[in-house]
Amino acid sequence: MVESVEVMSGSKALGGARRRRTRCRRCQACMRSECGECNFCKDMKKFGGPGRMKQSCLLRQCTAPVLPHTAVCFACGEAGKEDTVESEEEKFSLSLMECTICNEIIHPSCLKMGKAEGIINDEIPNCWECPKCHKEGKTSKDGDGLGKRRLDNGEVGRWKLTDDPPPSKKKPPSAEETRQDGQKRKKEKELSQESGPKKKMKGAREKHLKKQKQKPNSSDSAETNGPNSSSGGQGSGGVGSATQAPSSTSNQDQRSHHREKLERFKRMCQLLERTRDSSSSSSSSSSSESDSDSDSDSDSASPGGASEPSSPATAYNSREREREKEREKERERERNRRLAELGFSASDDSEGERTGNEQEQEVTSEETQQQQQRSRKSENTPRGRRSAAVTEIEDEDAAGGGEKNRKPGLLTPPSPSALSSSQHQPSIGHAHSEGVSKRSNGQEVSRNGRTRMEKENAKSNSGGTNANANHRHQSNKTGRAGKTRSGTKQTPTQTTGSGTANGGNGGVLLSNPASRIAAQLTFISPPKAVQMERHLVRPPPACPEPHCLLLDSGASHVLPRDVWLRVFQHLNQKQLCVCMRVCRTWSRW
DNA sequence: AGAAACGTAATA
DNA sequence: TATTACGTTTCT
Ligand SMILES: [Zn+2]
Ligand SMILES: [Zn+2]
Ligand SMILES: [Zn+2]
Ligand SMILES: [Zn+2]
Repeated sequence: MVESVEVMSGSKALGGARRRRTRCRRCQACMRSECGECNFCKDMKKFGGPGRMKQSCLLRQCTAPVLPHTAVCFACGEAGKEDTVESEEEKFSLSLMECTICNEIIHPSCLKMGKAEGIINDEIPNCWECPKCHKEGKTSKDGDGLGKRRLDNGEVGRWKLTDDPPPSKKKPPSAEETRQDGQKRKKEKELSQESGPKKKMKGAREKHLKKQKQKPNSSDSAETNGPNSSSGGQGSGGVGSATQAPSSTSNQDQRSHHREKLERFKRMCQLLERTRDSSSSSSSSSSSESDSDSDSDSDSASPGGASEPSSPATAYNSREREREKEREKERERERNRRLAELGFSASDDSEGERTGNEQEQEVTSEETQQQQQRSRKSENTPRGRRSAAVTEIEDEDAAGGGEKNRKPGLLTPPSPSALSSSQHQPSIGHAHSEGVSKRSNGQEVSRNGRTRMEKENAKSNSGGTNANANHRHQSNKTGRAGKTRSGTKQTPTQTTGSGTANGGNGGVLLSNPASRIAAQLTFISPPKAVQMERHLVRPPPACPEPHCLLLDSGASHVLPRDVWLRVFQHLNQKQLCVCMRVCRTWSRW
């Protein structure tokens, strides 16, 4: 049952429809043509492949997937009406928002509870964690406990781009020839045996029964709702049903799925960033894989808070928004470029598309770099969410302030994500040094997902296309610019230690990177796509860069910032990337 | 875990 | 109806 999560809920609730997101058609990725070289392209019939994968070109992964036009509000049954109003707040209230946890699509204005409690994912249009879910405490993570993972790092090993050769190559589907008799999964069956209808059954429901996970959840209930009344209902029906059950059971599942989705996105971003870098040094020893981490969790949440009334307090800031958009665009461009570099040919050959815009940008000034870093960071990281409430009007407090503060903090993910890969592992324990807060909040943010790309990219790199990909790339961009990559995520917290920990060695810096981070990001805005308009944006906390490196012990490292900076100047990009992961301070510097 | 394959939603 | 491709399922 569960599985069908979408289905289920859909069916029950909405009419059955699954709401799969579709490409925005406006982002750069959507506008470009197929590369013809990635695995998916090769699989396409148009490129002579078998067509079994049915996936879009890696270079065409939409950066801002939108809800289908047919999507309607779970409560009132109507479509998004953001176009009918001018202010941001109204737009938000009238737009359809899809919850990544329960998957409901609803107008914030149709919720009875305050919309302020929703956490908007600004990476994906019309995507948030609805107030209901939040109230229930499900934060994204799931609580399920069950299962799946936490966001952690995703990929564990792999990616060593430079150093290692890929394990096995991928197999390029070359289609016909490739397959000889050997493979036919389904097809064979059908053909041989049954014959019947191949696809489409609408009922999709048959399938399922899969696993049942269930969580004991508690709640969920209630949701639905509504305000609606009036009209509508429509379709969705049943919604009314009121009852919703979807909740319980399916929610979790849904949640998980969604989570994965988002996660994938995140990973993709990471890959992009890292692609190339890393490695560097060392490798070597160590290894222990590990990972692990953390989690934290707990979240806690918010119990109660809020309540009903809504107040949108959302503060939107248009100026910021605009800026974000710009950044976003840039980001996108970079992304594409990077992808291309990864191996996909885009840059090199074929295709002629991308005109100049996309490729040029290199910035080198320090400042710029920093900024970019930030942005990038956000990309990889789970960034995306912000609480709608930012400001929250509701003051309640009650529970305390803690809560309030918390929300905004949501962003912080515990995730370890990132780095991970093989080489880095810190040995550090963490302590906090900077400001820190690690909080565990459990939220992971993992949601964003775009997924496939990442993976695929990887693949490609490793194998296929790539043979050269790894190395080749022109030195220029990559190499220097530094900008390019680096990414990585941020460093949130504390972990300063690295240097320290080991004692000093000069080499240290490079060699041991740190581990992850966990923590807090400041959020930055992400940029995303063209279409997202609503969201509130909140200003990043700005804190000044520290002038010295705080050690875990609380003392400052003997080397002051400027000295470190000089050291950094002698490092190459990869090395710098590694350093950036060591601790937040280094990253900022 | 990752990759491949599939069912079928969304669109054209 | 045809095509693209999302999200899940199944296989490795
Ligand atoms: Zn392609
Ligand atoms: Zn797009
Ligand atoms: Zn509505
Ligand atoms: Zn929800």
